[in-house]
Amino acid sequence: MVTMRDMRRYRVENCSIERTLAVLGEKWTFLVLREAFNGVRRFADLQTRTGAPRQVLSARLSRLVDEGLLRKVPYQEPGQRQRDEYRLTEKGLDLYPIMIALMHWGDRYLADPEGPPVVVTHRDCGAPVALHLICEEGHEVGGPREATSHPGPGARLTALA
Amino acid sequence: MVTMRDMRRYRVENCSIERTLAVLGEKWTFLVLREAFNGVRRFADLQTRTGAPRQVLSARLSRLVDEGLLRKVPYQEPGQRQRDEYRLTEKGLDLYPIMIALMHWGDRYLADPEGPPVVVTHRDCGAPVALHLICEEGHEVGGPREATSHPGPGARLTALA
DNA sequence: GCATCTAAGTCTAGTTGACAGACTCAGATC
DNA sequence: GATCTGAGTCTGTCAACTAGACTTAGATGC
Repeated sequence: MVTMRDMRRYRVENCSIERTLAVLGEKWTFLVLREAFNGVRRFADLQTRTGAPRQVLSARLSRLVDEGLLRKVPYQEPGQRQRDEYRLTEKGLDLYPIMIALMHWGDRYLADPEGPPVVVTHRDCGAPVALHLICEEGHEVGGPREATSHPGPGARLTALA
Repeated sequence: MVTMRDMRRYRVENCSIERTLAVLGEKWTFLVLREAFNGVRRFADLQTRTGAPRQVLSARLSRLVDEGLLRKVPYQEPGQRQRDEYRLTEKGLDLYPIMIALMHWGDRYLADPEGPPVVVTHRDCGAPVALHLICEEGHEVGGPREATSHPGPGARLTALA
């Protein structure tokens, strides 16, 4: 059984993290997604709230639509022409754990002394939520020291000298 | 009680996600951290495995040390001079849920048909691990539709028109 | 038809960061 | 001093970001 420490002799050519980063791996995209999770859908609102330059925002929205994380939905204000707003797809919604993880790390290490600026709660009972790493046997896994990485079924490895 | 949908009238000025992204929000930093979690510590290995240009890598390592996510630890190979390697601090290790979340989203939506290239398991029992969003009452929270965001104790909000 | 409106882009020149490749540095060793 | 080796640093080119200005496309009214 090759463990990841042994895997220092190999490089994973099809790393999922790297593929995710190819879609997400820069600030403006994350901020757009943050606002999408906030229910913000329109260009001008996204632009105001993220602070992204309009060209950057346009490019990111286009990319996120192409990648299937956002979809365009036509809307029309009275007296105006039809326009599109942007909504999260299921694929986009599944980014939620990433957003929560980013927020909670920031809450812990970078927030002001008064505490977190935003609290996420369970809608049904009102209790604050947290991410837990749990194995299929139901054990709580406390962190990387209690976890082990192995090549998976799709592993494509390149040997290093 | 102001909910996040009401909070579309406000912008959070001290957003934790945004602060996290100021440290992390680009590809090379994430890839360096990925390798740090893999136990890779030395400049040349980090450079080979991430593919980062050396100048980029040097700048990222320096930044991550300044931000307290990595620390330098001196080492010396026989016949060579003393050098530094880079290890994760506790603050850096706490990024683990982010890395797992990125990996699992990529596994689901971007991996090859054969399946994930890397499987993370619980060290003690060998079962695969997954992130779960759980509230303090112990309920499983399935996703954003079952969660609500509120201003927290540190909230600094700016009204929008 | 023309003018006006408004939100969603697109354009442009300057700035900043990434990039490839070459080069330098700093101790240990002979 | 010469050689070695790993960890950077340097440089000119290219790509992306940025601020600000401008354009576009339908609806509406005259």
